[in-house]
Parts: sequence; structure tokens; C-alpha cells
Amino acid sequence: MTTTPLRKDAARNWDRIVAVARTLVDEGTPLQLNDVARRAGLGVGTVYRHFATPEALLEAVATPCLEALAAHGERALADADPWRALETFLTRTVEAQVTDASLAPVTAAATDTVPRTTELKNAVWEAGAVLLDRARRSGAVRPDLASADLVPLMCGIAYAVQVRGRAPADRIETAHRYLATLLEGLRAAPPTR
Amino acid sequence: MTTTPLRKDAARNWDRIVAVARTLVDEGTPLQLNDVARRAGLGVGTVYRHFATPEALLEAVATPCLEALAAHGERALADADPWRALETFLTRTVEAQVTDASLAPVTAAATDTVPRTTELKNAVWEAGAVLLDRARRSGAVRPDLASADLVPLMCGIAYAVQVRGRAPADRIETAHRYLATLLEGLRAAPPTR
Amino acid sequence: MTTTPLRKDAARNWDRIVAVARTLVDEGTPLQLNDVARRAGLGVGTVYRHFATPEALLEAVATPCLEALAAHGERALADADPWRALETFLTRTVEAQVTDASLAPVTAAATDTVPRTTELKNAVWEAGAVLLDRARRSGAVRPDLASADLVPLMCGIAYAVQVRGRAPADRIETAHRYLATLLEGLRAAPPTR
Amino acid sequence: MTTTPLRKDAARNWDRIVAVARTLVDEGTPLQLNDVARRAGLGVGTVYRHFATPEALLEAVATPCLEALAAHGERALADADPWRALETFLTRTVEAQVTDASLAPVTAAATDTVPRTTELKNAVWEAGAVLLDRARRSGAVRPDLASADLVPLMCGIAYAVQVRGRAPADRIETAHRYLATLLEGLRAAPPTR
DNA sequence: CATGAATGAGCCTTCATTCAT
DNA sequence: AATGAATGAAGGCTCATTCAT
Repeated sequence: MTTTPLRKDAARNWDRIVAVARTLVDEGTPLQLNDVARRAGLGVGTVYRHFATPEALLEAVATPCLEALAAHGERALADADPWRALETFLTRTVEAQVTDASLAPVTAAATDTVPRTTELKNAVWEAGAVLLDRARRSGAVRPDLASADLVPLMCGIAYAVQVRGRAPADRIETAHRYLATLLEGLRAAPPTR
Repeated sequence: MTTTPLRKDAARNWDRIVAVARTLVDEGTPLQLNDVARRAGLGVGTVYRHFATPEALLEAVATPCLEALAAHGERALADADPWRALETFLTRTVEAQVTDASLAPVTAAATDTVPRTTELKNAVWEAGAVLLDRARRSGAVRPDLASADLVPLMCGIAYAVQVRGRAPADRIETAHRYLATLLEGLRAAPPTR
Repeated sequence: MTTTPLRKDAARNWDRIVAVARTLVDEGTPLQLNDVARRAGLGVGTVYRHFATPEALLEAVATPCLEALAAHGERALADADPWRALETFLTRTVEAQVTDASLAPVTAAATDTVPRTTELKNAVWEAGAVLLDRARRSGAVRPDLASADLVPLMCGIAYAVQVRGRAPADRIETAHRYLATLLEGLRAAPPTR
Repeated sequence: MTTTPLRKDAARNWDRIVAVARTLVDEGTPLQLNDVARRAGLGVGTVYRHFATPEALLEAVATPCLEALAAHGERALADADPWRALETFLTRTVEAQVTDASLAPVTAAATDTVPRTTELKNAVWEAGAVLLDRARRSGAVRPDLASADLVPLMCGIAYAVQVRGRAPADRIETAHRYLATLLEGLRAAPPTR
């Protein structure tokens, strides 16, 4: 896992590239490495040296956010109340998806380009799994949802919010509403019919 | 409402084009008009005459399914049990989304190419709205979900199913599970906190 | 030279097509037979039956104007003053070129599509030739300009006017100014140097 | 004014492209970037990188000739005889137009693609303006022609020569004859009527 | 390491012309 | 005669990727 640290100038370029890509993602502009290079004032070759594909770059953009989610997952495990821990975790996850356009494609991708991304995605899924298990064992959650369903469902909510349309400002509120509904369903007893 | 009926040969080509497009959609291949033309054994110009853009063609592919949903919506209104009516309607909608890859993009699109598509989409949304209203008035549904939320939520579930991955065969089952959870949340009393 | 007269409806279509083409020429829109057909509310085939190529149609559009010029040429021959006859003829020619966008391409074309066009072009050139000869013999014109130079020079003036730019309204005035200068040169004694 | 000098290989390609374009222009073949690329043995992208549009390429082709004209204009100002200076300048201009097919479209174009082209065109027009002014003040030229008329008139003569037809060899002679006539008209006193 | 010129497959679109109805 | 659907060559342009400098 030890990566050779980048030379100082290379590191500066790396940062510049990711910063530009971040801007593009926020603007909704599709990531094109040539484009990124031009905007960063760097040669295409340089960008390609750092990121072999647009996906790799996108993963780099998404990484900080994934790290934050993973970290939050760790912390949530310390919460004594299993349901509250789960609820907060899912809330953070959905908020992140709605706020950061880089997350959806990275999360939905079946395979990753950079190993670090896979690690982080696993960490988040794993945290969700543990939190769900704890909540289920505490009786707070219906039994027919697997831990592997959590992240997909959060992606689904984010997608629903996007389909709903509305101004970016309203999105968080909509997301909370959708999540609240789903949580209500999660909490309920197993389907009776 | 009166469209000039197509000449016999033109109609045959129209059908062939849509059929080819249907296949491509099912394969997950992106629709490209030149490609469609080649596979249909027709000139590019012919395809362009019938469908000016890939979106128009995709709408044509999705139309039968949208018609079925709209028709089901009509029928659901006849059901005496408001909750069951809503439940069945949403189930059909989600099943359609999961089964037919043409629906998601058409449903999510903010604007349509063919007027007929807009009509059908409106009919489906409208049916959902009425069904939700009836269910809400009968006390079966929490009050904080608007009718405009229904379709987005169904799209979200379909998306979640796709993120979940799995073989196509398992998808319907997953969709049912996710919908069941959401319905449980819908049915519950308003959030207590 | 006897052409079978068109059936009444065919004649009506012919007129409609030429009228539409006239409009397009005046708008500066390039003549496309498909386009003409659509605007005339006729099938493409019909337009093609009447005019095999865009050039043929353009010639039909230009014909009335060419006829007027040819007729004027005839009349000019009756003028007793050879110089005045020539001057008026050239003035009409330039005015026509500047006013009617269909003339330039038809006049400049090396070969014609419709025999009638060739006849008319010849008639105009011939009239110019005779008028120039008469003027030259009367001593009013320098000897080193051939009759075959007249029409090209008029085209040149029209082109110069167009390069000059300016609003259509000013064009006639500019054309008159350019023609006046050229006529002054024509009238002068043969080059002395 | 400072343009980054091209890399050696890029410069070689630039030259090759312009050379091919020059040939096409001389042949009377319309400039098509794909075509140019093929004939130059280069990728389309390379040609597009150098010249975004056919117009830009055409301007590059015309540039040397425009430079020569502009240079000649400068030199003509040194001639002590105002009329002779003007006469020589116009002769060079017409000869260029008749000889080089790239000039007419570039000169007639209302707007340019490359700034350098605009500069050169302005320089030529400006030289003409000064020469005409001087000649007019010396009494050698009729007063009703503005300096803005010079270039259009030269274009007009070139166009007339082209309409006249004839073998390329005869064109220069024809151009001289037409220019001589026009100059005679220029030199004359204002119209007496 | 950085650069950015070159590449060319690949997609899109138009339009003159033909021909079945 | 009239119609207009079909054709497909032709041309335009982009962009991910490579590689000489």
C-alpha cells in the first residue's frame, strides 16, 4: 500500500488536475482529459500520466467524499443507539450523493480503476452492513433487507431526487423526505400480508 | 390527434426500425441512428426521416410500455380499495422500469420529442396522483408525500435495483423487496419526531 | 421550337414552382429542389419532372428578366443616337444584374440547361455587339473593346457593387456611379501611351 | 503580435497543408479539410488543429499574395507621380486577382477568420485610399469615386475577366484592357451632364 | 517528467436523385 | 402526372489516445 510519494511539482500538478475536474463535475460538464488539461494549463500527456482514463480521474475527485463517508461509518459504530446510528449514517450517505455529482457514477460502477477506490467503497458498504446488522439484531429493523441493499437504496434515493427535478436548493429537503419515508419502511415490522 | 396513416412500405420500415432499436435497448447498446440503419438494412436517410433524433426513436420504443402503464392506471381507478389500487399501480410501474431499459431515460427526461410521449407520461403521472390522493384521503398513506413524488420514487427504485447488480432474473425480486419497504414507509403515520 | 403546351394543372404547378424559386432567389436562399417542393406544397417528383436540375429552375426564374433585356436591345437599335443607345442598353443591363440575383449565375454560366436560355443570352449579347459596333463606327467609342466584352463588363460592375457591400437601396446608385466611370473610359480616345 | 513559433514538425505540416490547399485552389477544386488531409497524407485532426475552417485555410493560402500587395502599396507611395503610382498599384492588384484564385473570395468576404488577414486587407485598402487621394488632389482623377470603391472595382474587373472566359493565358491581357478602359474613365473630368 | 502535435476511428447530418405507389 | 419515401454517397467534426520532442 505504500506509494512512492510524488515529486513536489508532480504533486502540484496532481492537485491542479483534480481541482479542475472537481469544478467540471460541479458544473455538470462531462470529464474530458483533453479539456481538463487545457483548463489546468498542462499538457495532455501530463494529465494522462496521472490519470489513465476519465474514470480514474473521477474516482480521484470522489475520493475525499468517500473517505468522509467511510470515516463517518467508523464513528457511527460508536453510537450506543443502533437505530440512530443507522439513521445518521444513511442520512449522511444520501446527503453526499445529492450534493456531490461525482459519487453516483463511482458508486454505481461495477469495477473501479484505482484500488484505493475499491477499498473505500468496501469500507462504506461494510460500515453499512455492520450498522444494519446491529439494528436488525436490536429488533429495530425488518429482517428482509440485506446489508448489500443499503448503498443501492441510497443511490436510488439520490436518483429519485434528481428525477424529481427542482432547484438544487430544494434537493436536500426532498432527499430528507424520501429517506424519511424509506426509513419508516425499514423500521416497520416485516410485511404482514 | 389525426395523424396521416403511413404508406404501407413506410409503415413496414417504421416497424423494422423500432424493432431494431428495441433489440439494441435490450442489449444495453446506446442508440445510434446510423447503427440502427445499418442493422435494419435501411438507408440512413430513411431512419432520419422517421426519427430525427435518437431520443425520438427511444420514445417510440418506450411508447407501448407507457401505454400499458397508462391503461393500467385507468383500470386501477376502478379498484374499490384505495390502498390496494395504489400498491398494484406502483408495482406495475416498478416492474416496467426494471424490465424495460427504455423507460428510465424517457421518464427522467425533462422534455419530450414526440407529443404523444408527453401525453402518455402525463397520463401515468396523473393516474398516480389520483390514486395517491384517494389513498391519502382514506387515511392509508402519510400526508407528506406529494403525487409528484411517485414517479421519481419508482425511478429511484429501478435505479437502486440496477446498482445492486445481480442477474436480470433476480431483479424483479429485488424490485419487489425494495418497493415493499418503501410502501411500508408510505403506509405509516407521519413521522413522529 | 414548338413545345407541347402543358396541361392546365401542370402549367399551374410550373408557375407555382417558379414563383417559389423566385422568392428563394430574392431571399438569397440557395435553390434546393426538395426545399422548393416543400414550400410549393408539391411532391419532389413533380418538381423534378419540370426542372431536372437546380440550374434549369434558376434559368426559368431568370428568363423573364433576360427577355426584357433582349427586348430592350431590339428597341435600342431604333435609337438614332448610337452612343445614347449603347449607354441606355448598358444601364438597363447593369440595373438588372444588380436588382435580380438570378441573373449573375445564369449569365456567367458557360453552358445552359434550357435552349431558350441560350437563345436569350445570345440575343442580348448580339444586341450589345451591334450597338457597340454602331457606336464605334460613329467614332463615339474607343476601338480596342470587342463586343464580347460588354456583357462580362456589366457582370463585373454588378460584382463590384456586391463586393462594395452597402444596403440594397444604395446598390443602384453605386452601380450607376461605376457604370458612369466605365462609360467615360469607353468614350475616350484610344489609349495614347 | 507575438505568436509562439511552431514546433519544427508542426511547421512542416502547416506548410504541407497550405501547399496542398494552394494546389487545390489553383485547380479550382473547393477546399475541403478532409480532402486536404488525405492529399497531404495527414490525419484530419491535424488539419483541423491548424485550420478550424476552410475559410481559415483559404486565408492562409491568400496571405503571401496579400502581403505582396500591401508591400507594393507601401512602395507606390514613394512614387513622385501620383497618377502613375495609382495606375501601377491598381495594375498589380488586378493582376493578382486574375492570377490567384484565392484572392477573390478572401477579398470579398465581409469578415475574416484570422486577424492577420484583416490587417493585410486593411493595409491594401488603406494604401489604395491614400494613392487615390493624392491623385485626386493632383487633379488627375474624377472626384466622385471614393477610396472604398477601388478594391471592389478591381474585384469587378477580375470577375469580368472570368466571365469573359478564354484561356488562362489570355486573361492577363484581357485584364489589362479592362483596367485601361476603367482608368481612362477615372482620369476623365467629372461627368458633364 | 512534461509537453502538445498528430492520429483517425467513429459519429452525425444533409441533400440530390430515384422509383414504387 | 403526381407523390413522397427511400437511398446512400459525401462531408463535417470530435475526442480518446499515442508518441516524438
